[in-house]
Amino acid sequence: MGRQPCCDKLGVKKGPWTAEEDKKLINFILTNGQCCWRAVPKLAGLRRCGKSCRLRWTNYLRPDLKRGLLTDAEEQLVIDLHARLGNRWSKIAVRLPGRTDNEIKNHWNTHIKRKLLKMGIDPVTHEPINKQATEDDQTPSSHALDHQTVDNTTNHKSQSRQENDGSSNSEDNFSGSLNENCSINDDESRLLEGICDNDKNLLSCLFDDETPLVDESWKFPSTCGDQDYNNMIGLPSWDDNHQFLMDCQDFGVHDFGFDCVSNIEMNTFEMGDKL
DNA sequence: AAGAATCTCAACCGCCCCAGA
DNA sequence: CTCTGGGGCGGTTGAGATTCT
Repeated sequence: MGRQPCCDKLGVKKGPWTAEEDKKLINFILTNGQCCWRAVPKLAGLRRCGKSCRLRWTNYLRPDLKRGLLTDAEEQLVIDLHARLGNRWSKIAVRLPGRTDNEIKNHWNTHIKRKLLKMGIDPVTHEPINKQATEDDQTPSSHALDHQTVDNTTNHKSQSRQENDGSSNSEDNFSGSLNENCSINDDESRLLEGICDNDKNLLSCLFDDETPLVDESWKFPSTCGDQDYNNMIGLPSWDDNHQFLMDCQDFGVHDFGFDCVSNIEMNTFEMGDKL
């Protein structure tokens, strides 16, 4: 039952990407932009699944990615967003320029979760663990009731999975939960204070699905000054990104002879003007 | 120094959504 | 309206790195 695999499994390589494969993928994307991912492996000469290519690109090779651990500010934002959105990592990632959903998810699972537990906060409900236990005894379904009343407009699958991930707190109880979160305890409160202060802006920003995604900034065939836009939102300009690729700080330019980039750069970085 | 335990994070898997035929 | 395929998402895994004993 179910659908066919996303690609022909035969002859499809799995596992860590090699520098050579990275190079091929980068070359292809820089030259052609993002097109049908399913076709990318063939066109790029990769023995990989299209999905794998997309993942590799979005999570690792994208030039606008920030590297390194999340800053304290970013971490706080993640906590706050998670309190509102639950495990909707992609939505959360949209609000953190240069960070991927995968990265945030990993950071959550490895760092933040533990931190919150240490602070006595349930990482799922963002409630103090003691308080939660008491409430559960008294009114087991009080949370569910709170959230049933509000937003039924979003049909995101994570909502249907709420019983699984326990993220009953989503945008539903936005304004309400915020203050509650702010009063979780002194530390948490202080940390979230800044965010709380900007609640209204954040609210409108967070759940306005029409809000342009930050990711838009790195789409290659940019028709406008992406440099200006990136500057505006605090991302490196495309020139910087280009430099990033040239530097290849993370995927060993020298390993795979990135001279080729100089060939494609003229094509690629003029694409913005043409397209 | 070496083996065990733990941590980190890139990558995969399977499911769902949605656009287009 | 139904079906199909592509893209995207969240959960999970496992190899390598790091820390501990």
